[in-house]
Amino acid sequence: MRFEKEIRILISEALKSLYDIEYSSSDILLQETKKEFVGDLTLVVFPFTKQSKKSPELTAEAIGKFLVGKQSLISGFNVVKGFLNLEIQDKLWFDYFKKVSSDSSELFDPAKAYSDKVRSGKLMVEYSSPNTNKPLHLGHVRNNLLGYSVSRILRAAGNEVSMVNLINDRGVHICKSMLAWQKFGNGETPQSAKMKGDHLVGKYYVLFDKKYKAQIASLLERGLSEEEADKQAPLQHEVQEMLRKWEAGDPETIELWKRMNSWVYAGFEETYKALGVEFDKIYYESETYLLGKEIAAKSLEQGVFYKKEDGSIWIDLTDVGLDNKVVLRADGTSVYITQDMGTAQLRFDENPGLEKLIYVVGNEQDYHFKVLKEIFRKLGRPWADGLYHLSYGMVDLPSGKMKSREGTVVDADELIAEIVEQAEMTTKAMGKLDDYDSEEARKLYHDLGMGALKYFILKVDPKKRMLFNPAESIDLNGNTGPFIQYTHARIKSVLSKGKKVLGENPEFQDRKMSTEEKALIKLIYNYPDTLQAAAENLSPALMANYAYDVAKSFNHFYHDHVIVDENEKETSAFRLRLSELTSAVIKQSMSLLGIAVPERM
RNA sequence: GAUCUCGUAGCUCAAUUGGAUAGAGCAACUGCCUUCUAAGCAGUAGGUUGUGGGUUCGAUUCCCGCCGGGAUCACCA
Repeated sequence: MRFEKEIRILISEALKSLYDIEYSSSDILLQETKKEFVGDLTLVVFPFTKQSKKSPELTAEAIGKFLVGKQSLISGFNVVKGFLNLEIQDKLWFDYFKKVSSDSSELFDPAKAYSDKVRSGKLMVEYSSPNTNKPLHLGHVRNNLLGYSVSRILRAAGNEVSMVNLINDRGVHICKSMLAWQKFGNGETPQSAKMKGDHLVGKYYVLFDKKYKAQIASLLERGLSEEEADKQAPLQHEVQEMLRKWEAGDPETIELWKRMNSWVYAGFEETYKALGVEFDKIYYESETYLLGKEIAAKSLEQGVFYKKEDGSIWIDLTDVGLDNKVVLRADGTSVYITQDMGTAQLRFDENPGLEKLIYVVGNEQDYHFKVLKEIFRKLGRPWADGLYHLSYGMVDLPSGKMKSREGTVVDADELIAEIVEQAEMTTKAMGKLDDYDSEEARKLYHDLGMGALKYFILKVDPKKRMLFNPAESIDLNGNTGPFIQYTHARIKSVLSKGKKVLGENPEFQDRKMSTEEKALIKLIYNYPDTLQAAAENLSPALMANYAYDVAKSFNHFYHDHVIVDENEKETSAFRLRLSELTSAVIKQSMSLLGIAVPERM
């Protein structure tokens, strides 16, 4: 049941009959009436005044009269300047409420919630995509939370979505940590070092850089130029040699590689678990980096690519405002984009009917993905336009940019531990729990800490660069995850009191709604539209802000109304049902953000 | 140098994709717990939307210039 659709049809009838204007109902723009004015939906009439040849006020007046006279849908209207504010019959709001409260699938099942049939598209979301040479940091956290949430939102909106990860597990940077461990590690393992595997490997990556710099420094002292020093440093040679061995499949090197990578995966696994993200399939770059060469070779014949004298293969993208781009080196080896060409082809081959491949990758790679898409356009792949780069902004710190060299990177594991600890301290200070060390309490601390972190990150429009202030992220008041979680727990508490006083599912009749009650019903009614907007824009932020609005609106209602009153059973029954539905909407919205809401806190 | 992108209250973010008097939270100040969870609610204060033009009934939103931040432009990934 969507009121807007019917009203649009009525308005287009009004335009036709009053002014003989042909206006398709789907083009009519209806917006929610601002709360300073009376009404539910507002039509902006300026666009019609040219043809109506009347003032905006008179035009609005005439359309309003037409609508009220026409049907029982609109009960009244008022005109402010060129804005026609329409009031929908209270009974219809109430009927809607009764319908969704008796069966919440009317709200959450996309097939039922939308009047138009939703199509079930087959989509793939690639996110996370870490390197195996260092642990995850704050930038990865935004990536993971976004990728997971976007996937959940797309699923909830009726799409078939597979979440995939592409792990960058090979290359010279991986060899650096391997070499450092081999030379200086003395057989250290995560067990012996009592360290998460990804952190241990990261330690050797940093160590490599340190030793390497030391070599350069001493070479410079001996009077070499920077360029020469760079070339002559022994570690540089050794690491190149290791990469050659790896590519040649040298058993010892491969074994070391496998061993250290397995440490990293165990570490990542833990972090992923804490973040609550998951994947349907994991791709490894070591298995995909050779893909794409074939595409380059074949398309040479097609004439899309061209070969330079030195044997390297290029594509000319200057006609679409991009540059010439290498897709295969002169020695026949792949560059970064060759591999992405291969994996994209592979994924569309493996998944017939795949409509969209969404890459959750930071906006520093905008150019790369423009090129990738353009290459496939030129190759004439029908799915080329289905490649979509969900380009999110960088995360800044109050101290500025995160720079690994300056050690200002915020480590994901440390961040999680700190924020959960903070939640524990605050919860204990509140003194509302019975047992602070139970498993349930531990889970609560985790859910609250992660709720704060996730909400803080996801409430910001993905496209925008954001500032991560650690002090504010653990804030629990105001526009925060814990505020919404608190509201949910509060509702649950009221519901259990209601059950004691009124029993299960008490009956209620049609009644006059207060403005706060109606405001809540209208917000609930907005859930499907919000979800759809979040899915279309790939924006969890819309869902986050919606959840906040609902929680805020409920608290307002809660403050002004007694929900459970033994002497007012009818009223209580209605308000309990409204509260219950509100909690369901909050829970569902938050779960799309990957945030759990507690029953008590 | 070229291309892209961002600039909204002291701070962090919104603004239904061109609509009404630009909204929230934090920080500051003031009230409200004998009641269903005060991690709450209500109020005060805070704005020339970087800047100058243009487009139109109407611009934070679209176009152009300028100022300021950021990113990219590798036979790195």
